[in-house]
Amino acid sequence: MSLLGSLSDRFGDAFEVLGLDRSFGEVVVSNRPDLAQFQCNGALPAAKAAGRNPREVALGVVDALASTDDLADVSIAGPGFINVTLTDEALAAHLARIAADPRHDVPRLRAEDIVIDFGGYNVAKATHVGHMRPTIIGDSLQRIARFLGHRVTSDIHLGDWGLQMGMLIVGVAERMPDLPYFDPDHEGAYPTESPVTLDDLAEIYPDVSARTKTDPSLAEAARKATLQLQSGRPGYRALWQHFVDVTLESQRRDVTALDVHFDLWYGESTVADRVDAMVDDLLEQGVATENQGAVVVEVAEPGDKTEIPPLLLAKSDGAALYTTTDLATLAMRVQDFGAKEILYVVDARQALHFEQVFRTARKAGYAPPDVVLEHIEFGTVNGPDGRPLRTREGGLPLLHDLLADARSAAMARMSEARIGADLSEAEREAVATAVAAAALKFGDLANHRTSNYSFDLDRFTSLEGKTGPYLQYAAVRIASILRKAADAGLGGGPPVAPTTDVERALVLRLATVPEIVLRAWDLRAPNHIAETAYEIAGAFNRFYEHCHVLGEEDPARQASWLTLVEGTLATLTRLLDLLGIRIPDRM
RNA sequence: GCCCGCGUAGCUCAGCGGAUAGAGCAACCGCCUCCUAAGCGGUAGGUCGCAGGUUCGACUCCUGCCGCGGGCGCCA
Repeated sequence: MSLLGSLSDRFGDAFEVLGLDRSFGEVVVSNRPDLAQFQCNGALPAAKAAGRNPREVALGVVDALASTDDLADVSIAGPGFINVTLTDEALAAHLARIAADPRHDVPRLRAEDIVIDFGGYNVAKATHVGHMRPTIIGDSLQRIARFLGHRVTSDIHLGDWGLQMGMLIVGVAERMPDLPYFDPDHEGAYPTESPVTLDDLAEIYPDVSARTKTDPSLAEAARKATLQLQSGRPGYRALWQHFVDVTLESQRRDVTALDVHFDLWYGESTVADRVDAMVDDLLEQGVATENQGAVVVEVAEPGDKTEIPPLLLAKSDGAALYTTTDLATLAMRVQDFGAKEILYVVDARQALHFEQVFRTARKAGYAPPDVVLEHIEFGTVNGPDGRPLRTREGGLPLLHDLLADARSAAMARMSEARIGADLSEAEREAVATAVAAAALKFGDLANHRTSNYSFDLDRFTSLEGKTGPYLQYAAVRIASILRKAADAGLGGGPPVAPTTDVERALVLRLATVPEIVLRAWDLRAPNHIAETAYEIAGAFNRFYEHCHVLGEEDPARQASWLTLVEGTLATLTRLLDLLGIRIPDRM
C-alpha cells in the first residue's frame, strides 16, 4: 500500500475506535509544509456529522492512533486539523520501498476491458490541429489505463461512411468522369493506383460540401452516391477504398510522428454489414419507430432539463448516418470485445450526439447497466487572438506542419543555448524530434482537458519554465549523474535518514505519485500527472543544487543519494511515459 | 429562447469543501574554480466576473445576473 494509503488506513482505524466512519481518516500531503509533512482534515466533517466538537474529535483520534515509532510528530492545529510529520528514518524506509518497486508504489487495479475511441479522424482530411487534443489526451489515457492494469483497445474510428463519402464520389466524378469507377458496365478489376491524392480530396470535399448548400441537385447526387456506396456498388466501393487508403497512409505517418499508437484502425464502415440487422432489431424491440419515412429513436426522458431530440437512425432513403454506425460500433465493442468501459475522446460539440447514442444503447440493451459509456470532452486549441487556431490563410494548421515548426524551433533553441554541441548532427536531429513532440504534448496536457488553451510554440519549446523540454532536460541531467556514477564504479545503496529539507521534500513528492495516477485516471485528467512530473523535477533540481552526489565524501550517504536519484529518474520516466513523452539519452 | 462549458496575478494556466489561492512567462535583484545554468534562490504583482445562499469553513457546492465560446432531428 502507498504511504498515504497506509497513513489513511491508520487514521481510519482511529476514527473507527471513536465510532466514526473510517473514510474520515484520509491523509494527504500537507499544503502547509512549514507546519507538517501530512495532514488529516477528517475531524472537522466527522465532528459535524456526529454533532461533536471538532477539536475533541481530533484529540480522540490522536489518542486512538496506534503508536508507532515512524511518527515524529502528530499535533492538532486550528479548528481541528491533524498535522503529521514522519521521522527521517521512516522517510528513508519509504524511499527504499519505492526505489525497489518498478511500479513506484502505484497499485494495479482489477483489470477491465476498455475501449478508447479517438473519433474525429475523417476520410479526406489530413491530421490537423483539431486532432491534436484527442490524440494526445486519448493516448495519455490509454497509457495510464494500461499502467493501472486495464486491457485497453484503442481505435482511431475513422469517419468513412457518411454523406461526405458521397460528396467525394460526385466531386471526383465531376473532375474525372471517364474513370471506370463510374461506369456501371465496367467489368473486371479496378485500377490499383488511386486516381486522387489526399490533397485532391482535401480540396474536393469542402468545394462540394459548400456547393451542396445552394445546389439541390448536387446534394441529391451526393445523397444518392452515399446510399449506393453503402449498398455495395462495386465501382464506388473500389473508389472509396482508394479514399480510405490515401487518407490512412497520411494519418498513420502523422500519428506515428507523434509517437502515438492505435490498436485498431477501424472506421464507421467496419460495422456496415451489421447496420441493417441492428435497425431491424431496434424496430422489432419497439425501441425505434418510423417517422416521416426515417427511422428514429425517441430518447427524451421525463427528468430532462432540455428537450433531447430523437436519434436519427436511418434517413428516409435508408442511408446510414454516423449515429447509426456509432451505435452499431458500440454494440460490437460490448458484444465482441467484452468492453466494460467505452471512452469517446471527442470534442465537446458532440455532447448531444453521445447522449442520444448512449440512451439508445441503454434502451436497446446493447450497453448493460454495468458498462460505462463516457464522452471525454475537451476544449479548443486557440491562436493568439483567442479564437481556434488557424493558419494565416484561414485553414486548419496541419499536425505535420506544427510538428515541423516545433522541431525547427527546438533545433534553433539548441543552437542558441549551445546545447548538444558535442552531439552528432543525427543525434541532434533525433533530440529535436523528441523535444518537439514533448513540447506539443506537455503544452497540451498541462492544461485541464476541458479548458481551451492558447497554442504558443515559443512558449512550449522554451528553454525555460514549465515545459516538456524542461522535464526532458531534468531527466537527462538525472540520468547523467547515474551514468557518471556507474563510470566511477558507484551504485545505489540502502537509504539513510535524510538530513536536509530538499531530500525530505523530494521523497514526499515521490510518495504522492500513487494517488495522483489514480486521480488522473478517475477524472480522465492527465494534467494532474503533468503537474506532479513538474513538481518532482523541481524538487530534484533543488536537491541537485544542494546535494552534490558525486562529490559526497560519506560513502553510505552517497549510496543512499544514488538510490534517491535512481528512484526519482524511474518515477519521472514513468510519469512522462504516461504523458506519452520520451526522454532522450542525452541533450 | 433553452441547454452545456468557461471567466483566478500584466500574459498563459493550475488548484482533490479546509489553514496564508499557486506555477510558468514577462519585470526587478542574486547564484556557474563544483554531477549539463534548458538550472536554482529572492522581490514585486490578486475585490478568484458580479450579487446572494448553504457551511464551523467556499476559488471549489447551490441560485440569479453579466461576459465569452459551443450545441439544439434527415451534416459530422
